Amino acid sequence: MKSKDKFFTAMIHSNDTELFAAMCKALGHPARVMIINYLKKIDRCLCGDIVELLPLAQSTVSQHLKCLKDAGLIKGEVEGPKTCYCLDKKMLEKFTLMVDALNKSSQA
Amino acid sequence: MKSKDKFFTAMIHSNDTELFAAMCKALGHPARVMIINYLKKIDRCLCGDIVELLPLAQSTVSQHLKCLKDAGLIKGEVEGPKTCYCLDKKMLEKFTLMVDALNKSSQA
DNA sequence: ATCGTTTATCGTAAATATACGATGAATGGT
DNA sequence: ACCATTCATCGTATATTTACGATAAACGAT
Repeated sequence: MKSKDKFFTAMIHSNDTELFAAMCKALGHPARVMIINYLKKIDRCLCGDIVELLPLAQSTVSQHLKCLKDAGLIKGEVEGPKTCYCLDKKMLEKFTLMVDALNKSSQA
Repeated sequence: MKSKDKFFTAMIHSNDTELFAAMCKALGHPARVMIINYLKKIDRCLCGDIVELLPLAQSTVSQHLKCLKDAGLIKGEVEGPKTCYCLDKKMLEKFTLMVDALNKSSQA
């Protein structure tokens, strides 16, 4: 019987699996990790602040910010021509819980 | 002064940042998340077991396993023609600690 | 109304990731 | 020695990511 396990074949596209993978993927680039760490430190900032910080063009930074926003890890609030970014702490907490679960459930 | 912040320009390639990003990147695909979850459940398994589980070709699964192994998240032990995979729990714990740090240090 | 500032988006080139089938390497069993 | 099994790797096609410069859009200030 080579019919694959239906449970896992379905699970691979389950919401949790996809969500978790998407968040990990968003954090899977050094520049985006830096952005998260920076936001953790200063709470909120503009795109331009990050452009000053990282050796990347403005358009590239904007792209990375979009990536993090799409994954739900940060929020962006438009303020006139500027956009103020901050961490989405609920999402980060959810991510943390998911990662913790990875470790713990061996000894359930 | 548009000289970028030297600290951050260096940090983006720091060991921790790169390591963390690499681990996240490895977890940034649903199939690989499934593999980790599966290994968490059954402790150790062969490549073929995962091929049965996921709707992917053997070569693709092997590639995903290599990806996880390169990131240090799993270990592979060759046993004759077979390879027995298991989680690298120390690495997973390190990863968990890094993620936890992401959340906590706001209220230091 | 025009200008400067800030950011997102477009177009695009180069690199990387993802998937597959085919093949090769390792070994256990006959 | 030979065959079957298991897995990694190669070759390859396609898709995605990453980076940039150029441009457009949104506003605040003059």
